[in-house]
Amino acid sequence: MLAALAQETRLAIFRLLVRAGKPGLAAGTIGETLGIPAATLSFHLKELKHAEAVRCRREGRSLIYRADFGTMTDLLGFLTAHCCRGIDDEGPGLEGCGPDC
Amino acid sequence: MLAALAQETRLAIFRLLVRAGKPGLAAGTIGETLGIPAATLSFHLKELKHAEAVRCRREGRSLIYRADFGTMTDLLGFLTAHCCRGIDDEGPGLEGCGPDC
DNA sequence: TCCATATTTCATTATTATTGGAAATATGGA
DNA sequence: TCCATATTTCCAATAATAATGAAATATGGA
Repeated sequence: MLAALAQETRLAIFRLLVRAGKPGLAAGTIGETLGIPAATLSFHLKELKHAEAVRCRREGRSLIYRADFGTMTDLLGFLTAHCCRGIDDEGPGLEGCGPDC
Repeated sequence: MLAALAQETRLAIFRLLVRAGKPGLAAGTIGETLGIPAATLSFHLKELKHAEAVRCRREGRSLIYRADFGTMTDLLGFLTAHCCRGIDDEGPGLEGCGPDC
């Protein structure tokens, strides 16, 4: 899911779907709103589906996408548990470090 | 930062540094522990530094890297604020969806 | 059935990311 | 100064990702 969201276009799609909430949005609407060609949009939606960041359902001729908050919750849990132990953020300064440090 | 962590090797480096905590680890130790060639490791550490996911300080001949929890905290805040509105996770089922939905 | 709409899949190209050996740089000590 | 260690930078090769027109597929309605 990190990889899915680490891409501008996909993050924009996902955020749009978050704002759209529970009812979601048709693929076509997403494409119009964000100005993404159909084929490109389909590619990114597939990536997001594969990452389980979004779900979709069919409604007539449209496919309605919506954000999957369960997966986002899992991601937040993972980041909190494995990447964010509450260690004191302060520590030795950057003395002696080169310009890149 | 999403892009920085959305890469297996970099995520492994970051998690190792999280486990190492405040004192951090020398680049060489990271490379030995994870079995990453020096040049490859340096490339990934540079990416992590650029994303402000890690900081480093020099100690003698070694460069000691440690996780930057402030940036991780910011990321969690962003994800929570913009990607995780607490919308009811339930909703219309997947009826009528193809195998990919 | 035939057509229009909605979306996906395919194929191709362009762009960006990753890898790691070899050479260069920085540090500390004899 | 000279050497060993630690790490980075350079570079070339390879791999992965992204973009999109055109063709294919699915749906609903006349």
